[in-house]
Amino acid sequence: MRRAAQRTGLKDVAKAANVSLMTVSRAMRGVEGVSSQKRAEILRIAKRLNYLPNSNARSLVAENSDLVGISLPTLYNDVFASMLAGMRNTFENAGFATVLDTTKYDLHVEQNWVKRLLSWRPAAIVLTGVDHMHDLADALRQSKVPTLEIWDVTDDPIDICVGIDHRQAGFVAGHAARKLGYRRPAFVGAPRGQDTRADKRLEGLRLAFDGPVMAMRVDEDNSYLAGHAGTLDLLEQDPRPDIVFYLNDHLAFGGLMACMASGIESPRDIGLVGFNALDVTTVLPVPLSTIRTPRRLIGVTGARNLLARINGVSPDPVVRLPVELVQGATTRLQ
Amino acid sequence: MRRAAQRTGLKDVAKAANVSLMTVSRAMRGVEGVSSQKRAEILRIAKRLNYLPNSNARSLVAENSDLVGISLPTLYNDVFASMLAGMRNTFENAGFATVLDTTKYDLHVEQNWVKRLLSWRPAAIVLTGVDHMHDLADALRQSKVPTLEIWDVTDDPIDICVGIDHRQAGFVAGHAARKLGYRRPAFVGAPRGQDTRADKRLEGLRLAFDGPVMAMRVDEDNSYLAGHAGTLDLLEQDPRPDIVFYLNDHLAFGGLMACMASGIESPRDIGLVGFNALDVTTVLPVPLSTIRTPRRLIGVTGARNLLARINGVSPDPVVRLPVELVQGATTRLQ
DNA sequence: CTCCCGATAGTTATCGATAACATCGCAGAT
DNA sequence: ATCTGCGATGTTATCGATAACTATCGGGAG
Repeated sequence: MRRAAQRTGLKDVAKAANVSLMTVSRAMRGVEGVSSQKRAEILRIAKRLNYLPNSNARSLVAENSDLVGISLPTLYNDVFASMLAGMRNTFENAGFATVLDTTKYDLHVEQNWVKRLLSWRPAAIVLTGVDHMHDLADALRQSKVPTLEIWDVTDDPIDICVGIDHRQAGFVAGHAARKLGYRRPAFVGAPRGQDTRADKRLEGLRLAFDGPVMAMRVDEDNSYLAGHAGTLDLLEQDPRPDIVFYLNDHLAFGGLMACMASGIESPRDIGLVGFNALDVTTVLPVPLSTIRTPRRLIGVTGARNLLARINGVSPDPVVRLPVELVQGATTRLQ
Repeated sequence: MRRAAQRTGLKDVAKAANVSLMTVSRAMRGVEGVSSQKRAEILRIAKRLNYLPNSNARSLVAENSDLVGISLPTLYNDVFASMLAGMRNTFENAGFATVLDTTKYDLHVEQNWVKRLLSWRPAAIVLTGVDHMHDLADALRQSKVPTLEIWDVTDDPIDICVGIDHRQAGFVAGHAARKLGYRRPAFVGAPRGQDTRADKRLEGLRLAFDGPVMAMRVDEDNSYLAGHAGTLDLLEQDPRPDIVFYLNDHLAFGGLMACMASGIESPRDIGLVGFNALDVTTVLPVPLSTIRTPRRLIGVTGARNLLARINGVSPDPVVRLPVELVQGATTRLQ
């Protein structure tokens, strides 16, 4: 024999209420078929006995759950926190619980997590970006679990996607800068391949300037320091770049501080452009230029579309949201 | 009849491998009792059939899972991201999966989440802080699920706790400032009750100064703006405070910007003290004073102790980690 | 007065995996 | 040669809940 049951289950409540197990099940779920008087009594007894449903059993027979898995590269970045908040809010309101993973930009980690998550038969899965391990897309398609890719877009999503076109975002920023007269662009970001979205933006920049963009790849956990150090290196180049684009606003802020410390004034001597329009840019002495990304909207839209997908409706498989260039102080005298 | 089975289960693999279901189960788990040759073949077949284990079934019979639930107030704060990273890392290495929740400092949200999580029979639960809904502690104790409280400490934890003494942290900062000659302290933080840790730190400050500390309560999503606005208000007070303590470094940074914009120099005219020693403080033109909190260590220590607890060992139920005052530029002439 | 029907409640089979127990075959001990 | 022991497998019961089907009761229609 197995050890005796410890926790109170439907059976115990049924015994205490002197009804059948099935009646309790119906009462707990608020399903038709129980007189309201009996239901009230059962609920009372269940509460008294501290009954806790067992979701494992429920999901086993139902072959699904109310879990939505969300994979993000990192939480050390308000961008992902915003998207997450938007999504979670939408999912929770629809009665779904979210399970989070962070991959640290490692696609192997992502793949392992997806495999593990699938064993829980989730209602849906959200991945960040559109670049994944080789066979992940197939595995997901085959599992039939609705899948959403966010933040980046592609014409060939695993299932559905909602995000921005990073290449275009880079182009937009570069184009505007070029029109303002900037000619020697530089970029400070993460090592190649670590953040494919950043690589795409850089590509867009190169396209806009129709030529090379000096790229400093900084590998450093502290984003502020990374931007600081990368910028100091750039300032020593000859000729010195006249505008620097950053992976994100944290790096740009570090860059701004580096410039200030070096006696180089922005925007007089150099243009600085961040990415994401984070909160920090609202209080700076020199307003940074940056690109406003609709991160919360991405989260909410993505979640909504995914919910529709879960319910059998087919939303637009590719949603491309617009970005907006926020001109800070890069306006140049020419 | 129910609908026919769709997904491949142990049964299907067993049939394909021409062995019993139980042998497949053993092979998949790497349990003794299968010849290594047969195991290899079974694994090969399972892979070919795209077999996905069903964790619901496993957890149902095992009456437990490898899930650890973690509840944090918010992710818009590197502090929690750091603790989370430390914990997750430790748990993942031990073979546990983590499920995350954010409560937005709302204890009702926390309680609902815990209830829901318990229905999944998690291996353990982590809560932030030691203040919870009235009956949550009882429910958790009764559920027998190992529970860890982090970030704050109490002499009477639900189960075990690892954190810092926020009252003492406030006291330490206040005491040091007082010794440096500061006499008119002020505090800029969240509305009372929204963050009980902050309230405790303020209490410690009052104790250190042995008198009132002017408190600005700012309610604003953007922490930088909040610190900015709160500081501007303070600067108009008469007499003007000579030192301002902030809820965290984000607010302090906003405050620093407000001072700079108002032509008030720190540390000449005013002392500014943040909290947490976040990355942003490493690149500022005027180094901020702040209090270094061992957030990653809290996460790792907490996770380790919780793992011990899961394995039946009884770790120290209350671990109080030390904080460190980082002197920036508050050193005053006097 | 009988029959039929809807509301309420109970019975049985089932989900997918694992623990416990039963079997089988072969090698080394007696 | 028979027994014993152990590795390798198979068989059965079980976890807790739900779907589908069955049973029971009371009232209105014919």
